[in-house]
Amino acid sequence: MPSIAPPLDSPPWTEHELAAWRGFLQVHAGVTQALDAQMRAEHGLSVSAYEVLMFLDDAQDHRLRMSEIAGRVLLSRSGLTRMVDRLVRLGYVTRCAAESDGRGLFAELTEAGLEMVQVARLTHRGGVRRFFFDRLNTTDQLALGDIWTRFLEVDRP
Amino acid sequence: MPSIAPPLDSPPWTEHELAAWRGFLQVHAGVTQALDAQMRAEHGLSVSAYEVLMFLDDAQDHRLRMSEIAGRVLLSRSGLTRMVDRLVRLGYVTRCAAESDGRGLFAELTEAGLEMVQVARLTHRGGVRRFFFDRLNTTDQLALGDIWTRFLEVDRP
DNA sequence: AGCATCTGGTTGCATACACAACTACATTGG
DNA sequence: CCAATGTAGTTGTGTATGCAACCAGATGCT
Repeated sequence: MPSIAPPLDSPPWTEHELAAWRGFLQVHAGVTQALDAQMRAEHGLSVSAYEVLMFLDDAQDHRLRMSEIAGRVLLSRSGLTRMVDRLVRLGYVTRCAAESDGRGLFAELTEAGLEMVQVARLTHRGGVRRFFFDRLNTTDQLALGDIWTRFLEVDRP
Repeated sequence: MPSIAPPLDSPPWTEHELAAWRGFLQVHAGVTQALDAQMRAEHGLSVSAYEVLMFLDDAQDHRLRMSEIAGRVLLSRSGLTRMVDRLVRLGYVTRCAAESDGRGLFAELTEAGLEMVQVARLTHRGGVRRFFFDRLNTTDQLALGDIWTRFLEVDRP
């Protein structure tokens, strides 16, 4: 994060800048909202909750340290604690102590969680396809992937 | 919003699809977070609050009906009520009745609100430039504007 | 060993938001 | 003209989230 500089000059946007920025915000809002509504309607899960289950599913033995998850999902540590609370209450996840580190906790998928994440994954994929990719032609998809990759490259040293 | 279809088939993502989607989410999260932090640090305003002030500033006589604002900002009507409450408490906005419609209310910028929005606008512009545009070359900016415009065209008949 | 410090995770508190119910005014149809 | 219905905005309630304070276990320094 760059340090805060004084707003010396800030010329108004050009036409295409406005389209690039406002469009970005609008598309994001629309797609994430549609996706979230669909996930809630079909599985009673927020996208955040789904992502936690998904990362667990992808992990070795379907288990991850709390801090590992928090790093991947866009969620603070306290937020993750409560999210996992909810998933435990729903029966999709259990907590278990890490044998090597007395402080650490694993979150681990239950049988029910495993089944849930498998169907939810299909819904989620379908949603992203319908709400996002189906509105982009192949050229646009390639261009976007390329643009974001270069955009984010700056952050990782 | 299209009706919910059964997730018949949902093939996993290709490499570039993943980059286009994940990158989109990551860039959005990063930019909006940086922007929000900057606006809070320099003016004590969330980006949502700033946007309300900005729309008022742009409007005729610096006043708008509540529902007008709610439509432009991404905020529910109740959310807007409380946001305007806050702005009134901060002294940037006043409420006044609409003469033609006994139900309606206008939110109107105060002198202080006018001054605030003028400096906040510079900060915001600078932030969007620094956190977003400075990381995109001109070609990318044009491409993005074009992509979003076509993406959103479907929605408006 | 023993104290200071660090790290992983949870809890208390405050904030921000949406949905649904509600109030007050407007509009429309008989 | 007045009842039914519609519309603008607010309030009650619940949920999601972050920050800061906290606890417990680990690590490091002397």
